[in-house]
Amino acid sequence: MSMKISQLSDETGVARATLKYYLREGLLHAGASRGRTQADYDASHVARVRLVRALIEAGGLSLASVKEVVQALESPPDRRHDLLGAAQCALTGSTRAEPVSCPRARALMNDLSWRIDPGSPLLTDLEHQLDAADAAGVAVPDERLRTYATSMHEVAQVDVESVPDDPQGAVRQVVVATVLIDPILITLRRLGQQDVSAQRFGLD
Amino acid sequence: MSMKISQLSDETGVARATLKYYLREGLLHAGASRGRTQADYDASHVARVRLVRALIEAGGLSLASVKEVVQALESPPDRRHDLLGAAQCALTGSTRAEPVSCPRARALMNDLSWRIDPGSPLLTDLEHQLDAADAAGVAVPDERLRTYATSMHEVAQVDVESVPDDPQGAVRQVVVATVLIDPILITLRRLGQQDVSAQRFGLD
DNA sequence: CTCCATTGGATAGTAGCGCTCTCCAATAAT
DNA sequence: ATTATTGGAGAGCGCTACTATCCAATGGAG
Repeated sequence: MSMKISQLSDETGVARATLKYYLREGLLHAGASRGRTQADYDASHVARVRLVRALIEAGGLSLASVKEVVQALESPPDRRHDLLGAAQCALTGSTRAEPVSCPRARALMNDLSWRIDPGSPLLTDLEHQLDAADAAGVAVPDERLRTYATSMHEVAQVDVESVPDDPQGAVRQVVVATVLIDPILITLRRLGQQDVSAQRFGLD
Repeated sequence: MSMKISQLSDETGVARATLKYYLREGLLHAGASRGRTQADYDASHVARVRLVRALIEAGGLSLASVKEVVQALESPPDRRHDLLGAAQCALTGSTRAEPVSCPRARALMNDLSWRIDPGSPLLTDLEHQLDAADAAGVAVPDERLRTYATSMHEVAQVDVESVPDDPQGAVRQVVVATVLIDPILITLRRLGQQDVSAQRFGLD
């Protein structure tokens, strides 16, 4: 299972120049060097390239985010719960350290008795998103928000259940599943809307 | 309620040059022209600018998508069910007209008895996303997919219920809520994962 | 051993997006 | 009459994700 860069390119459908770029950017680990002008790539490189492409194309991640993800993949934390945080940190571009209060987000968490780190950037994310909806003239009533939260909690339940025990596979599962399933959920939401709407307002 | 462009800029926090750019790009309707070098803007312009910004910042839409959305806002279809399709078309960049078969997506819809137009681009989207997950080495078993679909159907139920009868407000609600609530759902999923994980693996 | 294709490595260039800056004559406000 | 502002249009900028070109070193085929 050993190949040169051209074969890697053929195998994955990614241009050689792009592969070299990924090597330079640290998205792809170097191959085993055979002399000065040759390196061997193997199945792990094929898998990595496919992962990177999936994260970019299906997950809509930037190269910088992909880099964080693959770095998280390479240094798995030992505590099970930390994994999630690492994966999530790698994903959100939450570089803002504003000590905002997030009244609505906190109220919701409290209301639902969710165990959330009070300093989690997810809370400020949520608050910003609610503010944006308000600014756009579409308020989300608390009750509706709670309903959404309940449904997403079911999703999260499945997410966490499906993490394998094997720590190696766990990181991969958590990180990749989180990113790649997001768009799947969104698409399912749209399809669900179609169904409910068809049911309610007739097909014609 | 009449203002010049500078006031509109002050009101919305968007630079004058950017507002002019939006005008050129058709994201913002022109103000009432008062002579050659003056136009009046009103509350509708403020609302539009805030909407555009929310779609871009919180919704993560490209200017091109925002343009489609605001055009959909300006020409509301009369049939209630069409609204949804228009909104959804404006959102996905599904410009691909590939007559793909989408075996898994169709099987799922069939399995759940959802009423979906067999030609819907959402089906090909879903199929692509499932393929991407496979390629990335993280398969989504059918059973898990069904569970996700069920949860998202609950979300969709709430979505459709909260559409007002008033056709003017309906378009706005559908379009904006769809785009702006997506990220909220994703954030709620992450928070839910935190909670489930804390519950399952301990807080320590 | 020779010769040509390929490789790794590096640099520069490209296309698209989302602004932002600069300039202008016309005009409104004072 | 003077000054500030406006609409309009074009060019330019910073960023991202590549892509293209060049190079000497080398590997493999004959």
